[in-house]
Amino acid sequence: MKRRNTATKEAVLSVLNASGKAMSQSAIEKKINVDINRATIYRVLNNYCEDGILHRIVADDGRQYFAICLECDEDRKSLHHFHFRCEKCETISCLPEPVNFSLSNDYIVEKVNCILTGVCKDCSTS
Amino acid sequence: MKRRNTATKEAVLSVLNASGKAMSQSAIEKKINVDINRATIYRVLNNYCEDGILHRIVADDGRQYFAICLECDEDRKSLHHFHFRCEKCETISCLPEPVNFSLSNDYIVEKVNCILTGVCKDCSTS
DNA sequence: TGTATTATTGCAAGAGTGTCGCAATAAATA
DNA sequence: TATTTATTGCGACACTCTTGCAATAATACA
Repeated sequence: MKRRNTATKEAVLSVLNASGKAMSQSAIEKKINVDINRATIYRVLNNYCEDGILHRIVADDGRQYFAICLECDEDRKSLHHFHFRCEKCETISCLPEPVNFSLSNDYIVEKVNCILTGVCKDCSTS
Repeated sequence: MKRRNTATKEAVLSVLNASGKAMSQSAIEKKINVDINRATIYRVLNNYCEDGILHRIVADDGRQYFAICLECDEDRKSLHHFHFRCEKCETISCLPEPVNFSLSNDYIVEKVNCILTGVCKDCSTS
């Protein structure tokens, strides 16, 4: 399925770009200046994930967060990395720290989701 | 609020005991032989968490899993380890694999949540 | 430029998880 | 046995996320 450029998609991506962090659908909807349907935002986000442009993070509040992961675009080889959820500023950011593990071959690993929670450097130093 | 012993509570706890893993409400409901209301199971699980008998884990499917976490009560408390969520048997188990990361001192890490998802060795080998 | 193709969108509805209020039930205690 | 009140089932709700369908619009091509 070929993708088409639309104002909606650009708006979603620019909001995420501006924030530099992972955002939920509702957070994106609030930040966006245009009126976009909820379902559409989810579809756009899911498509971006499929295309490898966004990452999906499920936080310990059970909700999905989406982020442009610059660190990963450089390598392009889907290197798993840690995420940091700051309880003070309520954001999730990508860490350069890679996730390493070795597991018995009996396990089939399909997804990796590593989240550190606490206070981020911006909040702890101020 | 004083707790009372009921068949429902015992059934929930015995299912969790038998599995030795973290289970969701729906998984518990399926495994239980008696017919118990959904809301009741949630209330029982939440009470157990309050009383410090169960742990609550939010997995990367956004759902809550509950477990009697014996390892955590002992000396393994400080040691962070990976969890594995099996999409086939709907359980989460603790892996011996430790979680390693080094982060700038500016970050204050309070919680570590690392979940690998896929098919566990019990399900993949059978 | 005009037309055809089909990706995208909005809307409504649905599925799944988790919670809550209320009345009925039943465990613990006196 | 009678009383107290924790527990339960039921229904309804809130929330997140998805899906089917028809309308719209971005792209390709004549």
